[in-house]
Amino acid sequence: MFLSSATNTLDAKGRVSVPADFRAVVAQSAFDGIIVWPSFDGAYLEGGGIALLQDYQRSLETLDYYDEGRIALQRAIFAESRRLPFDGGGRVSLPKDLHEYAGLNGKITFVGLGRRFEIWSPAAYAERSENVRKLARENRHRLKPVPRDAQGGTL
Amino acid sequence: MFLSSATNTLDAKGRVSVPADFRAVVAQSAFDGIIVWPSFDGAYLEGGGIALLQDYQRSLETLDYYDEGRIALQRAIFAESRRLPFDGGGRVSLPKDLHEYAGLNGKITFVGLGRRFEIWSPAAYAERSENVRKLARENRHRLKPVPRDAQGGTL
DNA sequence: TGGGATAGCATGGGATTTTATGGGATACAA
DNA sequence: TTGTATCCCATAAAATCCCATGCTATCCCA
Repeated sequence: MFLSSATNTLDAKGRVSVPADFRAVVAQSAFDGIIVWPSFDGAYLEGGGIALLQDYQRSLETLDYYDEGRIALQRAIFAESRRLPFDGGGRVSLPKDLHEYAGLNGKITFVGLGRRFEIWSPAAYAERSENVRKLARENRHRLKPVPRDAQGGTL
Repeated sequence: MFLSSATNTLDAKGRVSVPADFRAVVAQSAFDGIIVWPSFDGAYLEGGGIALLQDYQRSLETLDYYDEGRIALQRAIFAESRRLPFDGGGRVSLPKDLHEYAGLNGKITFVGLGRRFEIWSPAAYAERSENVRKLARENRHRLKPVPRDAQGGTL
């Protein structure tokens, strides 16, 4: 489970350390690294382990082959995603077009959100999450107990 | 189940013993430690075992992906939480920003609340709990019998 | 029931390991 | 060759491990 946030530095070679906790999440999975793609919801990146993409795949396979949504999501996620392997020090090289998409320079923030994570420029994330606690307080009643055997959605 | 309260000392390295009773609650779960995050309801911390976060995740997955409340709660809980593993003596290191958020120094109070717990500065907790009994008395009718086979709540 | 033995707990501090990060060397591609 | 990507090693700071200690609670047996 991806938890907590951390801000690391993007070096001159375009490398950045993935937080050790995040690395632990994807350890012993089929691919020793992370998968990252540009969010279709804003100027930031989304990512996860290979298992997340496999879950997405399973979810999309419940839709018709030519379902418009299926195709759109496949294009936005599968086609745009990059496989970023860890180097010996637990870093990944973030391709230049992804830097640019998310407006990253110097520092980048990893944000753990459970089954996936996001990558933000620290300033943009600070702005976006300015009122989180207030909003969370207002929405706390939405966090309802769920029966143990109910299946949660994948996406 | 997290029960009772205990006050332990925060040492120079930022470590604090988690009450043995609390450790027993999370023993034999996937992660040997606790998860802690700043409460969105006041200057204290909330925490629980990994199972609690998994319950929260299941609950959030019943909401729409772009639901404002879902996003706020995800950011306020998942992105803000820290995974704190036990050391050999059953202690955790509490990150500095969490100390500061909860105004902790020297002594800290663990408060068991069933499925989760809270972490308070002893003084703040004493103040907060001044009229717990009164509030509880006013809410006594909320404590209703539940059939044995009904699924337990998340909170 | 008393009281000594034992085990578990909270705590301190030194030693060791991990982490994040920089930079050179090496392989690969255009 | 020249640029690009990957691998490897070095390092300082931080986190973690490990052992020791006093205290408390529990156990056990006379």
